[in-house]
Amino acid sequence: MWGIDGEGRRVLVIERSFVMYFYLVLKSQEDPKTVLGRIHQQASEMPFLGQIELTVKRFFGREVQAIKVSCLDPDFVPQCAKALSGIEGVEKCLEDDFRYSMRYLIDSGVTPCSWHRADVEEADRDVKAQVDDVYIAKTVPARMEEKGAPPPFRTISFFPVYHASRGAPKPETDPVVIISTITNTGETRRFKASNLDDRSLMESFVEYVRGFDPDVIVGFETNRRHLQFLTARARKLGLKLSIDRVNAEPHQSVYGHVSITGRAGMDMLDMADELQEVKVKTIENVAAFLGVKRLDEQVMIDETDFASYWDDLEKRTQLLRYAAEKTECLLGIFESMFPYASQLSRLVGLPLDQIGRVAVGFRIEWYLIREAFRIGEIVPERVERPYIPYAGGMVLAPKPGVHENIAVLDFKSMYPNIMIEKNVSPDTYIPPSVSKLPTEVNIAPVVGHKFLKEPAGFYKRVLSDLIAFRDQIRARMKELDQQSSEYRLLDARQQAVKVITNAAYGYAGWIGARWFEKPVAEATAAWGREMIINAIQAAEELGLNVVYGDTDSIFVEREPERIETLSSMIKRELGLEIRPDKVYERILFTEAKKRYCGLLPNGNLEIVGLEVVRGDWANVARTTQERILELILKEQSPGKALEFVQQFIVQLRQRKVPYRDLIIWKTLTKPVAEYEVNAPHVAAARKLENEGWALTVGDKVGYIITQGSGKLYERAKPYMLTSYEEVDAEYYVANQVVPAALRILSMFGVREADVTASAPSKKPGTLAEFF
DNA sequence: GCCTGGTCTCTACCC
DNA sequence: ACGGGTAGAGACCAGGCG
Repeated sequence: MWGIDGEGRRVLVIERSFVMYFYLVLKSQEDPKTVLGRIHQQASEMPFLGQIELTVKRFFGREVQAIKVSCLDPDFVPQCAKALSGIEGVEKCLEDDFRYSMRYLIDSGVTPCSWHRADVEEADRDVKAQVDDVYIAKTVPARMEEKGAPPPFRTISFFPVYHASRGAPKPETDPVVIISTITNTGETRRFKASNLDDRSLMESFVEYVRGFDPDVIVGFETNRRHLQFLTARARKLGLKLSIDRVNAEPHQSVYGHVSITGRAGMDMLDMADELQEVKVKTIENVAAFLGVKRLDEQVMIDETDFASYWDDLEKRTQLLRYAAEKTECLLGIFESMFPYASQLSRLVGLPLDQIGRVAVGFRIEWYLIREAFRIGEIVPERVERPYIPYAGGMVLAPKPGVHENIAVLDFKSMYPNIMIEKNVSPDTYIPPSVSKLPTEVNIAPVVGHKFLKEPAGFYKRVLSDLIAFRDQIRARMKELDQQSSEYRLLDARQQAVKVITNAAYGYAGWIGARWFEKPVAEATAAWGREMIINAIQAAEELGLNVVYGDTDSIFVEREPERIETLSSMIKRELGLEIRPDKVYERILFTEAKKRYCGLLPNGNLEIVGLEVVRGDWANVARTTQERILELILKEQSPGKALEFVQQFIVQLRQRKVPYRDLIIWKTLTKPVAEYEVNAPHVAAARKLENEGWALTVGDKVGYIITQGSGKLYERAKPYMLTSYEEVDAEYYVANQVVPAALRILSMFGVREADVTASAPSKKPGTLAEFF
């Protein structure tokens, strides 16, 4: 275990006593002692086996007889498990697929990003590691709950620039010409190649990192790209990228993250996955969103131009400055996201350098695995299942038009609370074949699934604990100064708890989940639909007009007294809390579900689902629609909105809008070769591949529609391979700006011809006039 | 061969 | 590689028509 002690010394603590194990669950009708005898017999011929003992555990809530088999060499667990699982009387083999390090963390209770106390002794001198002290643990490290603040880390962020004359840089042929770094102690460095010779750059970069001895190495796209590239490039030069604490190289590890032994490699691109609002994940966009730094468009350089900037000595300075800006942004992004990342790591129990990379489903699963261990439940195996869809939440058709003074009532944590209230869990599920008294079970509406009322199921226990934990954190926060570091830490902690709580329902319906039981998710959703239907009915009986609703919310006229009555009725009769979440002074619905725009009391617009918030529309369409919504909802003037669009279209046709506002971004959701139809972004991706760029799933393709004939996809070109002269302005008028504008303006009787005409015949007036 | 309407593919959103 | 519900654009294709 790599850590920092109370005096700020970097330490390596070695645990030598922990022994790996797995379980053999016995068939219920077998005599456990007989099976144990058979296992002993078989085991005597096998190496590496340690203790073999009979034990009582729980599996899906039922008591089971199990044999715990210890295995002295962790690498032989799969082999031992396979050999013993075929023995007569053994039902199945479980928990044989854990990594040694995770098994240790779970069993010991050692948690990443937390303080622990351990009794230690000095280790032998033969351990080569770049730390102040190496110890052997004499006791299992015990978590210290009371000590919260993290130790002062040394952090470095870096950004590399490669030189490729064509397409994606390749370590075999293309040098790294710049590595820019900055540390949290304020040191900046720019390692430069000598023209195209990067040997001394590589050497001095490695030397510098080792000298600074960071605890955290921050980068962007490091897991998927830069660490592999730099490692391979160093090798090509006959060097070693030994930036870790054991004089080895960064290496590929679990969940596709790259491990730097003894340090935490943090890829801020992985962390940025959490930021749904950032549509195109670049360092600049993430930094701007987090309020870290706003880079001027003028200083930004596309990667396609890196080589030419390097080759031109005058432009090289700009490139160097730009690389330095990137590392500054990165350090700021890290500082902004670290509290959340570390609290998530601590809550889930996965190491800090893995937490950003690991999929949401697995985060929850590791949390559940820790909880299962705590209560003596054996963890189910991963099984492949067919995908069978089921019905989810209910969405109401909105009442189109503009409404004034609308309150949004939300069910508080609807799905988690249903799962608690109805004890919905894989271990409380009663299949149709099993008969129970109606008083013993909760029966889900419509779908009819049954769940035992008692005892409390696994999900109920876990979710109740999480909700109680969050309430407790928030109670402590109330006593603190909002600027204090403790407050910020607790805020990040409650955020992590919330995320895990809210994702439990999705996890329960995921066929890849170890604790999957389709009726669990299906019943939860069915109860959810019942709740909202009842809420709507109750609201209407109270004379509250319901204008919209989605899954766990209803939008009603704001009448505080009746809302108060409604909320206490729902609390009493449904057992769930519904509360006024927010108020819109004015809100606009079209006929579409999941798309609306509301004006908040603070004067801000909240835009939901519309083109403005979608990443796959050109900025010209998004910003135009946003302005229209402002003019309509704030100034209540569809007339001004129409005038604005007309003028904007004139500008667009005269090519007076920035080129970047014409780029359409779309994500590749599969390998380019696997697409069945010729979508524009796929055609643009093919062009990039022809230019030597390697594209993978998840990459964003930015394209421009150019003039010419034929299908649209034949006119889509990557934006960096296109010039403004080629742009088909009419496409952007007809297929971007006009549809986005009319989505709103058609509600006020505006038609396409009104928008595109430069001299309009008639204008709509005010909202009041219109209605 | 051209036009039309319906269906399918694809993406990104909401909660 | 967490769930289902939904909107919307554009490709694709069969069928009608001249």
